[in-house]
Amino acid sequence: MPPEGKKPGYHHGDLRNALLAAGEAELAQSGLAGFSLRKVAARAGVSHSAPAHHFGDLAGLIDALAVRGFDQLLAKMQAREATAPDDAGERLVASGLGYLEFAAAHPAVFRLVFGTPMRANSSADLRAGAARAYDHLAALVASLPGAPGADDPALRAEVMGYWAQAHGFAELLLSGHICGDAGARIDDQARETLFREAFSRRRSGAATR
Amino acid sequence: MPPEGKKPGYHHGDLRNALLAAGEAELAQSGLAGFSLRKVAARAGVSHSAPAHHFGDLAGLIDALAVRGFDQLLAKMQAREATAPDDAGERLVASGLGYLEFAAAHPAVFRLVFGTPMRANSSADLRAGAARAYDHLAALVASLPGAPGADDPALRAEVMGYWAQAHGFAELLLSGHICGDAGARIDDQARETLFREAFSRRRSGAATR
DNA sequence: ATAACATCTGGACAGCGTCAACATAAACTA
DNA sequence: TAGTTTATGTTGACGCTGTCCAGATGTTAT
Repeated sequence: MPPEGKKPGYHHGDLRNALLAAGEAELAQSGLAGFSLRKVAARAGVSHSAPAHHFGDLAGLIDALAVRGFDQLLAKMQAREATAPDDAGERLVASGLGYLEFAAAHPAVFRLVFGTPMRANSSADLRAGAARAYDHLAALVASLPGAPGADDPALRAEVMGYWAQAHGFAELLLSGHICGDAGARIDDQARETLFREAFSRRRSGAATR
Repeated sequence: MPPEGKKPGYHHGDLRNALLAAGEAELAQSGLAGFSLRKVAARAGVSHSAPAHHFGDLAGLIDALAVRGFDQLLAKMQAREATAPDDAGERLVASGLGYLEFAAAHPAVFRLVFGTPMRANSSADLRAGAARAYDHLAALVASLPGAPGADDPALRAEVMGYWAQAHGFAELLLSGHICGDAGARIDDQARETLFREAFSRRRSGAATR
């Protein structure tokens, strides 16, 4: 059995990771529209059906890219949180801004991550990635003053509300439905102001509950 | 020149509308994944390249379906509003529930509508459809007590906040990320409760501002 | 009647995902 | 060490896809 994709020594050495990197490069350059297994293989310098041995089929590659995308999304949220002042509310807002930042920086990956519905047939890896992201957000929300406790079922509703708020902004941004007065693309500053207001709106609603 | 797709009299009579109907049927039955121009043509009983004369290419058909999708979405919102009590806040919540209802009932159409980014190269019809939906929501939000006036630039931020909240729920629902405790698909009742709470949360936040 | 036009068909082409047969390199076994 | 099994990658084929092009057919205008 191979050392599970670490050091070289095989035909290619680490084709699995090379294909994932090629896939991300392809997504970044050409978007999700013309995404093709053959192009990814060509970019990695292997034959058109080499990926099959590592991912089974196209859905398998997409699934693996979605797993990585979830982790990258979570990382961006955490990176942005690290720059926030030491306040639960500020950290939550920063996390949401990281969410938007990732969606704007990697639109194709973002759409790919949420394009494949999480169903029972989704890979365990993908479900684990989604769970990691959810758990992180849930911990953030639970740390808000006056928030439901970690084992309170009301926490789930609370978390989904914040998630939906951030996710909706991200999707509408990518769909081009959030724009300035003249219909031009919104800039980063305006995007942040808009989002910050919406999030604190929710927060003050929770406080007066 | 033909009477622009009304009464029969041509080879097929009203192929454009027939193709749109076939497209929607195809989306409803097989989803967005294997959607194909040739299948739509076959379903309408014409040759594989007949659609080109009405929509140019695949993107043209998708664009036209998105225009109809926007109108259907708006219609669902309005239908749901009509069942609400005569109160601005209740109408807004009902509108959002209509939004979710449409997404759940026609997931493929919903994803198609928001999958094609609104850009400068989008058809005028599509932008007009989006504007109709936005204007309707904006009127609803403006009618809330204490809301910014119709010409106040702050109204735009307010509207986008509500839209993002509803849209995020819809997308997360379709992505399978909103589920019950056991991970099972959430039922209609629970979905409504969740959404109603999130929306009124935003409302009370606005009131205490 | 004749011309111009809109509409639809059928064939061709390259690119796609997937499959099966084969080749090669590594790892295991005896 | 020698032989076998497994993992990895290549090649060629298949049917399906979107798009283009040449032609056929029906409608409208002159």
